[in-house]
Amino acid sequence: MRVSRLFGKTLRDDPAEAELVSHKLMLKAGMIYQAAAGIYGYMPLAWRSLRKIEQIIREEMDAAGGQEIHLPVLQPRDLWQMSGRDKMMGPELFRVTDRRDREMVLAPTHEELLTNMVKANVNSYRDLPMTIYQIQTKFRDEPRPRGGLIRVREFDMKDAYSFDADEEGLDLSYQAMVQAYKNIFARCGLDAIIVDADSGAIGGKDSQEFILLADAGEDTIILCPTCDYAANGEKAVFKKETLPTENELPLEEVATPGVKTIQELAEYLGVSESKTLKGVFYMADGQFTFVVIRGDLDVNEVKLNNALGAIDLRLATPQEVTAAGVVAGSASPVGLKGTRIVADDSIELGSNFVVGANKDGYHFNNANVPRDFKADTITDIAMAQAGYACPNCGASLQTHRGIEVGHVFKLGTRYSDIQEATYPDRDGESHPIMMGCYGIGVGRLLAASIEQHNDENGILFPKPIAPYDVQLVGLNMQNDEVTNAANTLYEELTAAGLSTLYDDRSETAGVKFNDADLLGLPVRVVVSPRNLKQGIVEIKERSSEDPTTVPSDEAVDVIRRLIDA
RNA sequence: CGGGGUGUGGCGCAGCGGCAGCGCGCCUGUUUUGGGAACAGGAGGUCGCCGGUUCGAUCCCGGCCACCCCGACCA
Repeated sequence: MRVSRLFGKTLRDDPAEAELVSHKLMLKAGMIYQAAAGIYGYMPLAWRSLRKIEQIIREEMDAAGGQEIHLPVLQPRDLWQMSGRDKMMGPELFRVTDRRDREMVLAPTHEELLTNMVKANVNSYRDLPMTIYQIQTKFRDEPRPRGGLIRVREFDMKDAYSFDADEEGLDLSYQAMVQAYKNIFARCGLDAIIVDADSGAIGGKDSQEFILLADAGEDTIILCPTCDYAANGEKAVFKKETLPTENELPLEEVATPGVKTIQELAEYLGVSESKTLKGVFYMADGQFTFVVIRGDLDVNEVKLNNALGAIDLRLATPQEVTAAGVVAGSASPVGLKGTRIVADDSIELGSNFVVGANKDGYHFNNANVPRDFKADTITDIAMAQAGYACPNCGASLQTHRGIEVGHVFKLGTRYSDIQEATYPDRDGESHPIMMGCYGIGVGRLLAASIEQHNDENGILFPKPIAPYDVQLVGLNMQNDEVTNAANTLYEELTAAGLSTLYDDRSETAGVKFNDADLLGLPVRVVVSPRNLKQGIVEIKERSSEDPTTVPSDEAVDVIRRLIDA
C-alpha cells in the first residue's frame, strides 16, 4: 500500500479527546474514527490489525476443535425475557422495535440463541462434546464508555460455547479453551495473566479472566508476590486476621459523643478498628438490608450481591436508613427487628466488639455473635486490599490495575435448564447439557496491545498483529533514481510475501520518520540518494535504536529473516 | 444517574456586545531535502442547537444536545 493512497491521515498534535495512550495513538495514527460515545469506525490500518487478531483467534479456536458459526445480532426480546436477562441487564440491553411493533434487542452476547440452536440440533450424547464459536459485533449500552477501544458500546467479540455431557467433559473443554487463550495472547504479543473472577450477570460457577496489567486498566487485580494466587478484586479472598479469643463480657452502653466514623470510634475508645463492627446499609431489589462487617474491613459489593442474589443493589439513602429505624453513625444490629442482616464472617473472628447502640452518641461494648445479635446470612463479603494476607500462603497481597482481555466461564446448566436443552444418555435418560462460555474482545485486545507496546514516539506493533510487516520509506522522491529503486524494492517485498506500507509521498525525512515511528510497523527500510550511491539500503526494527545497512540486493532476505524471527 | 469540564475551519487552540482569528494541516508556485523545511500566494466557518435580551449576539440570559474525565455501573 502506498501511503499517498492510504485512507487516513496522521495528526501532529495529540487529540484533545484522548486520555489513554492507546486511544491517543490510534487517533493520531489515523486508525479509528469516533462516531459517538463508545462507537468507532475502523480505518484501514486498524482494520488490518483487527483482522489479523481475528485470524489468530480463529486458528487457535479451530485447533482446539471449535466450529465457527455466524448468528443474528437482531433478536426477539422474548428470548431474553425467557432467560431473565432482559431484566438483569436492564438498560445495558439495546432495544429496538420493528415496523410491526415487535420488540427486538441488539444482542450483547449469544448464549440464549445458541442454546436454542443446540437444543434443536443435539439429539444424543453421541453429539457431544462440541465447541461452537463466532466472531461478531455485539451491542451493549454501557453506562460509561471510555478509553477509546477499551470500553465501547458496539464491538467485535469472539464468543465460544462448549457443550458437554457432564462436568468432567466441561472441565476438559474449559481447559482446552484456557490453553487456546494462552496461545492467542502469546501470539498477539500480550503478557496476559490468568486470575480468578466473578461470573457476574452471565451466571455460572468457575470463572477466570485474562488480564493485561496496565495502569490504564479498569479492573483491580489482587496478586500474591510469593505464590501464584491471582484474582480480580471483585472475587479476591484473603486470610482475615483472627483476634485473640476472650471471655464474653456483658454488653455495656458507652457514651461516644460526636463519634460518627469507625476511625473516630476506635480513637475515642482507644481500641483497634478490628475491635469494632460497622454497619453499611443497602437496598437490594427494594429491600432494606443491614450489612455488618468488622471495622477494619470494607464491603465488597459484588460478593454482597452474590450473597443476596439481587438484581438491583445500591446503597440506601439517608431517608431509607432513617425509615428503617437505624441511626447512622451509631448503627447497630443489636436489637434490630424485622430487618434483614447480612454479616461478613469476620464478625466471628473476634469477641467483645464495639458496636453502635442505635442511639445517637452511644455505642455498646462487648457485643458478641450470636449472643447479642444474629445475622440472616454470614459469609465472606469483604474486599481484599493490598497488604492483606494471601489465602494460600499468607504473604502480603498486592493490588494492580488491569485490562480484561478475555473471560472464561463454566456456565453449568443455567441456560440449558431454562431452555430445556437436554440430551439422552446411553440409557435413554435425559440430562441438561453442561455449558461453558469463553469471550475475547477483539478491539479491546488491539487497544490493550498498544497500551503495552508503545514509546514516546508511537506504537511498537508486535509482528503478528501489525497492519503491515514493513514500512518502506523513500527519501527525496523527486529523485528518479530513488523512486525507481524504491518502486523496485516495494515490488520485491510484496512479491516475497511481505506486506509493505510504502511511504512514497514527497515529504521531508523528518515527517516520514516520525510517521513511521508513530505507526510502529516492525521493520523500516529507507531508500535514499545517500544510500543508493553506496548500493545499500538502511533497515531498522522499530524496537531497536540503531539502523543497519545492507546491500540493496540482500534487503528482502534480511527483512524476511527479521519478520520471521 | 451524581460531580467536574469542554463545544469556534480537518487537528490543536485564542478571542470578543459591532468585519471571525492564530498555529498545524490543506491547495498553487519557487527554492529545499536524513528526524515534523523556507518564502510567496490561496481555499476552507450556520462560532453545537433552539429560544430570549439588544439597533446589533460567537460573546449576555434560559433551555436542550453532544463529547471528555471522576464516581455509580459494567461477561
